Amino acid sequence: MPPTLRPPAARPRRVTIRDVATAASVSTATVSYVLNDTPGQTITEATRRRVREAAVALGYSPHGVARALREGQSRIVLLAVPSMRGGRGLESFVAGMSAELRTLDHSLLVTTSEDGLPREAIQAIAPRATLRLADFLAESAWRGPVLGAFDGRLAGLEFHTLTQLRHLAERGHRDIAFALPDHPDPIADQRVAHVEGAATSLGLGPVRVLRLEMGEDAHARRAAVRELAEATPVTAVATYSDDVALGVLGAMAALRLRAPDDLAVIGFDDGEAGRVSQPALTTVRIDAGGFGRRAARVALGLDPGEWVESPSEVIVRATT
Amino acid sequence: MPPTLRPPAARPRRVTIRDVATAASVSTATVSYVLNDTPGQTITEATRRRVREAAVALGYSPHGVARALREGQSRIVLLAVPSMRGGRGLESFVAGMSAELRTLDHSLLVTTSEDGLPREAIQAIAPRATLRLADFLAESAWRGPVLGAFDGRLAGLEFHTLTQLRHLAERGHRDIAFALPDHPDPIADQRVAHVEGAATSLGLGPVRVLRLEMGEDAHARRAAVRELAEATPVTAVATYSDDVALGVLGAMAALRLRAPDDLAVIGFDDGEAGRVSQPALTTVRIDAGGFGRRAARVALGLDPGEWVESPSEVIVRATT
DNA sequence: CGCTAGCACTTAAACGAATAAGTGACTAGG
DNA sequence: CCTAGTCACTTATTCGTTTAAGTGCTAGCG
Repeated sequence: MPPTLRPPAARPRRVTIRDVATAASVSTATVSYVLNDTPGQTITEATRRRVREAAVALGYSPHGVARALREGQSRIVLLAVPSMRGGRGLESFVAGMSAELRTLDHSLLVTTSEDGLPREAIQAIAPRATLRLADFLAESAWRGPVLGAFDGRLAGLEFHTLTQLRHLAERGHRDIAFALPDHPDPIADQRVAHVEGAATSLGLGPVRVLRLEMGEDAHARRAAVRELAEATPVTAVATYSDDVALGVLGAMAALRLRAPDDLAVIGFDDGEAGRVSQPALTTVRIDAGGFGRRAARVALGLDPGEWVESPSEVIVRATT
Repeated sequence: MPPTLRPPAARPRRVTIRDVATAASVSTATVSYVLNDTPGQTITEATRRRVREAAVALGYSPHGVARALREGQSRIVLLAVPSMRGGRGLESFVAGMSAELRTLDHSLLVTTSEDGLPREAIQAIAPRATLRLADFLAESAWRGPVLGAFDGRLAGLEFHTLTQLRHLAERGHRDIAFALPDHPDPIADQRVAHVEGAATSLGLGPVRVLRLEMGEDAHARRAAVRELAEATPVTAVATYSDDVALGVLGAMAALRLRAPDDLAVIGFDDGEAGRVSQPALTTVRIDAGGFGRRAARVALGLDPGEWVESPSEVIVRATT
């Protein structure tokens, strides 16, 4: 049987603006004006009430598709993420963005797209705006006044990275490494740049960048970590993610090195694994909810609103 | 400044079916018939070519919103997931579903919704179908012939759970525990039921269910794991996720218990953390791509197609 | 008393596609 | 020679909203 689509099911009649108009004995235009609170329209309170009551009585809700056709775009913003494997940071970002959009009568939909814009989805729903996460992480929309270095203005990931390194600096570490996965990553270069910037502004020495093997080859990991711990002055390693941190810690355990004495380790984005493993991982918890809200407003072309305070904090556990 | 939406930007004129019709000197109906290969229409090959050439020359692509209004639903299927924190399983599921839908001229969009259907998104885009992940995991759509127990037909999670426990059974374990997070979870009960079913069909003893504290309280975890290892005949523990497995392993390390000798541990869904931590975690890798494809076809009301073979396998590492 | 202005609405035209129901021209059958 | 049928298209309607442009009525002003 060839995979042909069967014809769409017979349409269950839906409640339209016309039904509301009839019920309230007005025209559809009046209904639209009332329900949308269109400014500059003179409609008596009595009529307004009639319309509103008819609408709820019939259970009317506007047909987003028809509206989108008329308005040229749907009340949706599309977020393109590289993959569905998110952490706490992405989760809170999406939650915040979604909540803020709901407030503004829009909704958030997520799509995966490796690179480029999700053209098919855009064709399909004509979103009000499309945001690529990787782009946005470096976007000036994140900027706002912030305590610390960098002339007071920081992008999101920059800020979290500063949080991460500041903790290390406060513990007295001067020579640090930054470990990131060896597999390709859209924002790896950005992250490295942020780490180097943060290190400079905190007065640390040059950062050793370590691309850690994240496959089954534990030997390679061990060799890399041994080299780091024994042949360099590095005393602490900040990581791209909790997973990478766990890799460093795993190699250290095999080498009988202890955190934080032999090497301090701090993760990023507070996953479950780091919390429950042994030794418990120090990490930075990112509350991207505020950023998500900002992202929502920026996507709709609104004023981003107030800057959110302390969007990231260090969760101190056993490895620093 | 009150947060009012600014008026939609002046619409950049888009290429419509009318433009194509004009360019090809035919009516819009003809264009539609040609581009959609509508059956039962007699249109000469010459005309068809003219239309198609005009369409590509103008860069025409149909306006999904207009089409959705006319057809009553958009060519989109909506997947509602409880959170953006997915693992390999979700990632491959989404990838497979998305790919299959693309084949069928639809696209996949993801939304988060704690419980219930994502009503706002549905209103907004009138999706062809909406799938709640949690529902779908238990759905009969997953069913197909499969080697092993359960009269040859298994749902997806059932299948993966069987893979997980079979490995333990093959290693000679009879008394096992199943550890799951203590925080609420939409599919926890299902998982437990599947584990019990699998244990029965494999001839194992009754399964001890352990809800593991997944917060900062390492003592509680340790106490629970000590009890399990010392006061029960349990020799192996299967877990809800790699994260839970790492928690068990962490507690074991603190108690100086060794895997697999004191207690064997097998995770679920092969995350990065389990692969790189020490000892390296045995786990089950789920390739949900095939399930995603099936889901796509089921969502569109098509025949699910052939059953996919071996959608999950055990990655044997150091803990079993 | 004629005219304008405001009020409280209504009419009608989009938005872009899909498709049922035509419409001439030509062919074939009786 | 008349009619029915096919061919190759076209015309016109529909989906459900939003919104510019009316419309009839009353009040107020000069």
